[in-house]
Amino acid sequence: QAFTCVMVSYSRAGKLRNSLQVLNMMQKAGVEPNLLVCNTAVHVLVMANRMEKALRFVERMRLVGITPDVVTYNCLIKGYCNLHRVEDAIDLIVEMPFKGCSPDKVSYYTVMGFLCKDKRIAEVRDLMDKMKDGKLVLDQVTYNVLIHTLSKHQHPDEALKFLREAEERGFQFDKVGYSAIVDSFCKKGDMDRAKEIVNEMFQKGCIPDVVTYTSVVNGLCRVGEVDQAKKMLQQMYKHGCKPNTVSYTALLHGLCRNGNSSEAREMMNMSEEEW
RNA sequence: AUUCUGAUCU
Repeated sequence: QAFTCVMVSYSRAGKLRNSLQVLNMMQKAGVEPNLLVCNTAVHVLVMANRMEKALRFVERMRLVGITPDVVTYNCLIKGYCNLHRVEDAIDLIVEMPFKGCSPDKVSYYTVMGFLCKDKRIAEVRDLMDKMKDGKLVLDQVTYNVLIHTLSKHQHPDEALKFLREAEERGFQFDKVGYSAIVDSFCKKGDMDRAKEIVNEMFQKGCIPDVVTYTSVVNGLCRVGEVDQAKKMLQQMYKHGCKPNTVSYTALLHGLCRNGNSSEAREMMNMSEEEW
């Protein structure tokens, strides 16, 4: 649908009013709005944090005979989360079946992701139980959401707990999942734990790559161990992993931050081979 | 672009 494309484009550009004008245009052109267009409108309102308008819009949908579906509700759930109204989001999930629409995995992922930002693990657990009650299976994506959101918000210990739990249940994680946790420990300055995870990766045949190493280089720089960071870059080589621009930038930044900008300058003038 | 998918600087 061309109309929804235009609406989303305006929305992305921050032009809510123009986006909604598309609805008026459609009306004038005699085009009946369908579920897709309505959901897009809800999405656009939610993205602009106009939650009350979004809720009223959904009521109007019902009045004109367009029944909201799970996508409609998931938009509202996201809207509540964006406004830190997680309780309202959970209430909506609970009420959905009574409105004739069962929540799906996305409904749960959305709320669990927001809970993870604030390390509200007990509530995440509650939702996991609710998911199971709703006959939804906890899958790899569930755990990925938890692990990545927790890692990104500096809660590596909790992320690691979920990873262990998932592994016990037979799920497998690749270097991306592990690297997210490594990076999280690095950002917190807990380099010992970060290195432990890297070692574990080797044991599990999950070989760290340039992204993993660069996280460690950056972490070492942040705690002032620039010499160690330099050694880490050389170890990358030994493990057959070539540092890239991002790796070098991390080290250069570390050198500068630790008052060694002259060495950084020298490094930049050297070729990769002589370094 | 209704949900997950890792690094530096910006």
